[in-house]
Amino acid sequence: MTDDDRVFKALADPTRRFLLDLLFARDGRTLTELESELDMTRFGVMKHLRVLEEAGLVVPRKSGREKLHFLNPVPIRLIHDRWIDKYTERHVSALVTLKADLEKEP
Amino acid sequence: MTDDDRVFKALADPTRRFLLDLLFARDGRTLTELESELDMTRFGVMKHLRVLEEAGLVVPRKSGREKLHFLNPVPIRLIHDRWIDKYTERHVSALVTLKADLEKEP
DNA sequence: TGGACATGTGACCTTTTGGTCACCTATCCT
DNA sequence: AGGATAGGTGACCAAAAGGTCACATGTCCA
Repeated sequence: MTDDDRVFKALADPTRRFLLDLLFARDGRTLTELESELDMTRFGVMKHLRVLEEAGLVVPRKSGREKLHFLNPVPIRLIHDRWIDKYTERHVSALVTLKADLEKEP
Repeated sequence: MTDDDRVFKALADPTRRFLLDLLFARDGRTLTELESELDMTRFGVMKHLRVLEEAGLVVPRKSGREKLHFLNPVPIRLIHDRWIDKYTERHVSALVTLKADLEKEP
C-alpha cells in the first residue's frame, strides 16, 4: 500500500475524521481524553488512532504513563497537492460562458 | 451515511481513484473501455463505478446499448472546501520563525 | 432474423474493517 | 507497599468490501 493510499483510507472513516477535528481544535490529548468524546470503548479508539499514526496523520509522544497525540497535517497537504488539487481547479471558461449566457437575458 | 462520507469512502480505494484519473483524462467512456485499462473483470469495475456514482463523482448517460461515464468533480470540491482546506492552510508564522532561526546561523 | 456485443443482477466467496472483551504491564501517588 | 490510573495485546465476532461467475436483457447490424 502506498503512503497516499494509507492517508485516503485513514480519512475514509468518520470517527477518524472526528478525531482529527478534535486534535485540530486542541493538540496533545491522551487516549482517555479522546475516548471521553466518543461513544466507543477505549479499544476502538486505540485502533483508530493506530490507523491515523500509520498514515502519519497523528504523532504520539509518551509522557510518563500517558500517551499524548499530536496532529500532523502534512500528509493531508500532500494528497491535496498530488491528487485533489487537480479536481478542484475552477473551470473558468465554463463560468465565462455562463456569464455571457446570463447577460443575454433581458 | 452522509454525502461527505460517501465521497471520502469512494476515494479510499486506489482502483476508484484510478478510474477518476482515467475519466479526468478523457470523459464519456464506456464500461468496456474502462475495463480494458484495469486488471479486473467487468463486474469488479461495475461495482467500483456504482460506488463512484452513489458518491456523485461519476454521472452516467445511456446511449443505445452503451453507458457513457462522465466525471463530476463537484463533490471533491465540496469536501475540499468543507474539510480538507482547513488542514492545508500554511502556518506562515512557523515558517517565519524557522527562517529567523536559520538566519542566525553563521 | 439471428449472432455478436454492451450491460445488468443475484448468488457466492474471501479478506478487511470496526468494535468488544479478558487480561496484562507500567506509572503515579498516598 | 499497594491501590488507582493509563495504556497495550491478542482473541474473537459481525458486518462490509472487493471480487468472480452463471445467467439474463437489450441493442446493433449483416
